Amino acid sequence: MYILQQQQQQYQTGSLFEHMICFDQRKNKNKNENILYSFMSSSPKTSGTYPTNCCYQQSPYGNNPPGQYSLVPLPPPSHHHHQQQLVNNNGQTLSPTSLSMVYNNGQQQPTSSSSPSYGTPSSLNVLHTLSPTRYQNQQINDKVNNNSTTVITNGQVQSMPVNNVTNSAAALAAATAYRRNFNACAKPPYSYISLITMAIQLSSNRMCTLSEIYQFIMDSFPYYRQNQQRWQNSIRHSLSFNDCFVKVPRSPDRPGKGSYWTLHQDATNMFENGCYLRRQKRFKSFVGNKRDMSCRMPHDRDSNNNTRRNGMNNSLDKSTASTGSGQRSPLSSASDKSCDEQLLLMQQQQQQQQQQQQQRSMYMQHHPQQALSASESPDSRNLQISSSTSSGATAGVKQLKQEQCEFNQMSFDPHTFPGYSPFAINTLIMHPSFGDNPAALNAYYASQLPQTAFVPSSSTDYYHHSAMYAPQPTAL
DNA sequence: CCCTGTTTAGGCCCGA
DNA sequence: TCGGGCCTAAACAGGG
Repeated sequence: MYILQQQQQQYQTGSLFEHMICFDQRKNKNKNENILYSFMSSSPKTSGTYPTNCCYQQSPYGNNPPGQYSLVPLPPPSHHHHQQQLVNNNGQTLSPTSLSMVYNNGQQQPTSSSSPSYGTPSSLNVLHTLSPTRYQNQQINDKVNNNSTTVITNGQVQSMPVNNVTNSAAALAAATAYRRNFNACAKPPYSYISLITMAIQLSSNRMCTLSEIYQFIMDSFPYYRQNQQRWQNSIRHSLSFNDCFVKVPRSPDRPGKGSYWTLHQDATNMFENGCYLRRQKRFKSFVGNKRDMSCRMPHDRDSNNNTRRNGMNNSLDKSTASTGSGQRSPLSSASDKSCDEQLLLMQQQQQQQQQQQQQRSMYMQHHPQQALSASESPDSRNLQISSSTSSGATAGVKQLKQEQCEFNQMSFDPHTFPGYSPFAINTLIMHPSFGDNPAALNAYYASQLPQTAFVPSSSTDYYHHSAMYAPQPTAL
């Protein structure tokens, strides 16, 4: 188990990066090895003191304030796969069983006062010289082999022996580079379907345009600021191909290019307990007990694929083959999805909006004292919102975010809102009653945020938000 | 022309 | 081995 030290840190105005740790025990299960993913999400906040047990990250844009904590995963000792060392800024071991938290040696990274952009952040320049996949694989290999750690120096992949890592400054710099590069470059363990679902579920109206989906993904995952042509093609393919995504035409009062995409009404709970790591099962659209052929090709693509693999050929294959590669099949298309279905979806969305509006009004009626209080920190506001919802209110995440925006006197735009990242949801889950009890947090997530939250999947604990874990005195 | 959307095709990985 | 899920590439069409 990873244990994070509680810190209280003064942050100046600027970008604060939440940190989230994610274990993917799926792909490396056979090796009995955790793969650590570490993500950051931009969450600009006003200045203030934030009591937190999070470990804040170096900004991927290089604009974080000096003196920031960094998170450095060090290779674990060979006798224990899941442990990492906590070291201070001199590379001294502080704990045998925790993530390494090191001060950034007081050195300020190359800074940029400008707001984040998606070009080529200076701190990531070095990464663009090699394949992210290759680098990630190398790091995974390092973890499996337990004998070295990979860093990138001057664009070159280098392995550092474990026994040198504890050797003060050089090791620290290397490990810091490792940490930073790993975070920035690691491919998130989510499928494209997961990413699209996140984007839709966290959007204002539960529907997104294609470009909004792109933007969400790039906002949330630095990895996807590279090779955009590749993954964006895959995103389009996923949208078109999967039944769970439904295209909604633009209304006349919202002209523009491209349709909106939303989730199929029966596909809002594809992921176990809201865990986006894997789907419970591939969603297929049915009407009653029968496959809804108006929504999808009469032949399932993957089964078609498998029949191809198996050397079989059926009439459906022939019918589609006759259209030629890339030709639109005359048998069906996504645009054939019934108008009734689309209308139903739009009606549901309108109802959702109305409900949210009602909830918002009720909230403000019952919490007039929270209308404005300049002395409160944004985080204390989060606490109050969490408290109100955990005590039985059924406010949605979007509503909470919107209220948070209103409280901070920020205009609420789901696509520019700093909490648009799914990880920012965790800022809402700070209620002290959860303490360090992930089960309680799970229960809260399950009851309140079934479709939008990241939920640790039972005992396997796929997700660990640092805020979930209080310091463990016995380990420090 | 670029973006959006559809479809085909092939490959990899994993679990049954 | 097989089926299923997913990723990637690419051809192609249509619209702004």
